[in-house]
Amino acid sequence: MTVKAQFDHTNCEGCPIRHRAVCAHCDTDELEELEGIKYYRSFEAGQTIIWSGDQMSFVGSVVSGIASLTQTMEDGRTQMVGLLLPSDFVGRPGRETAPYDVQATTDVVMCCFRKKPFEDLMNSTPHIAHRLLQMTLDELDAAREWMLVLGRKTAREKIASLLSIIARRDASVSQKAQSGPIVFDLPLTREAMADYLGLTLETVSRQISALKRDSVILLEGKRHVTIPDMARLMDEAGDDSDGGFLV
Amino acid sequence: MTVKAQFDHTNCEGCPIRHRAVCAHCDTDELEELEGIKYYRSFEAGQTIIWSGDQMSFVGSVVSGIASLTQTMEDGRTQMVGLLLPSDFVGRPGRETAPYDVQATTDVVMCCFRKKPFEDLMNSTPHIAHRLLQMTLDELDAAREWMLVLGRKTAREKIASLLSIIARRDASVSQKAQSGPIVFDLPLTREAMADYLGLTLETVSRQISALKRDSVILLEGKRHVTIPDMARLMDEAGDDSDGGFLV
DNA sequence: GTTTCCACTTGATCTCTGTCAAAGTCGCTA
DNA sequence: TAGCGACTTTGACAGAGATCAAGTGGAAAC
Repeated sequence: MTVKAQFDHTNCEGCPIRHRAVCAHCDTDELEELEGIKYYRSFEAGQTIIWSGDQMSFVGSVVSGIASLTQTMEDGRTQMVGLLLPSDFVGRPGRETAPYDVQATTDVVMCCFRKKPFEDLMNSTPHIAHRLLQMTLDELDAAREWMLVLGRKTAREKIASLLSIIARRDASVSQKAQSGPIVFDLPLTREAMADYLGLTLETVSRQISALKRDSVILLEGKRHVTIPDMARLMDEAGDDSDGGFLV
Repeated sequence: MTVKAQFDHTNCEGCPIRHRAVCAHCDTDELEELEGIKYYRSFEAGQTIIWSGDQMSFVGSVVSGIASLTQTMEDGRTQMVGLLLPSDFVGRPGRETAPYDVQATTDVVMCCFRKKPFEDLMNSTPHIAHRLLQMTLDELDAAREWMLVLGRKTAREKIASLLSIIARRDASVSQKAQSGPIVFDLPLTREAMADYLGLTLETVSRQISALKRDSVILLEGKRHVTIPDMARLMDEAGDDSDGGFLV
């Protein structure tokens, strides 16, 4: 099996289940079918992976790095509408054109599938369709959770919400216990955070400074964050439940 | 066929394709299987159809009226995260509990399916799963479109965006031509509009008055709206594309 | 007919966040 | 080591929208 040789299983350490379901080298059942329709692509930070309105020629998963979905108005106001972390899926089976820009926020490696063969595979393999439905429902929940953040939360609550999402996501990927301080590096610039939160970068900076002053977070440099008390942060975020929303 | 007799096709005039795909009396292929798992329920305006966190015992479509998906914070701030118009689907196959409240905004009639049998049907009928995936992708697009509204638009643009969505939705349901003035009744109170837009009801009222003063809309009474020039309204909404987003 | 109630409007004021501007930090290159 | 440039912080001020508070209008109830 050339595919197996080319994309060895070791490429995919820690590959989570969301990825596994649609990724050739993690789902050995599908290796035969996927031969030749799968390939890797790399993108540099800042590069646009897909332009809004473009024909989409592939679907795929983020293997490493962070990509974002953004919408831009004529006058330049932009809103990030989704954050794609490793294992997240990109693409709309059944759709011709992309509804928003996909941008590489950091350097990104994607595991791509040519769209048409992937769709054929999906049509003939019910469990892929089901998996995709579950993933889409997860994304829909995350989008709606985020609507509450955008529509009703204060700047401070917005920042706390974003930090707790990143922290939780980070913690779950690295399988750490949830107790004790959480440490991570912010993968986003202040501007990217602002675009995600519907704020300006100045407000983001001010609120991060305020959270630091109030010891809700500790900062080393500009990006290295320690959260001494996750419950405190969640409280600042105004989350009623401890509920796991997923981005 | 008792189902056919009970829920005659005439119940479903104008039943759009999104409903048809999952509704017994519109999709004759499935009549046999759906016998006994389908039923109608009525809700009064203001009633909560499903509480966030509840076990979901059914899925279904809105037949008439308007329902909304809302999230509420501990202190009472609420954000509407989805508007369900006739033909829209409610429910998450594969999920146990509801992620947000579903409320009847007006009197609502729903066409419900018991959840477990519906899931079985979905698992054995690929085209239902595919249809559901398409519908979920549509909702996801709409949610993300709305994130731009919530995060980056001014109060005036928000109102214009909401009016143009309702107008377009109304126009497409009633199959009217898109040219010429569009007339409809607002199905939402000012407060519901505020909850959808992330504003206060006072701001909603002020902006509606302003749009009226500027002749972007005409108002008869408090709810009856005429839009003399749809392009003008879309311009006020700040929409770059004339793109059809779907709620 | 008039009372009551509810949805809505309008006004005055306040405050949070945006805007504009300047200065600080850090890493990289020459 | 200095200097450049990208990113970030901080300050002063302004403005959009929130808050608080009356007041209006129309339909249902008495």
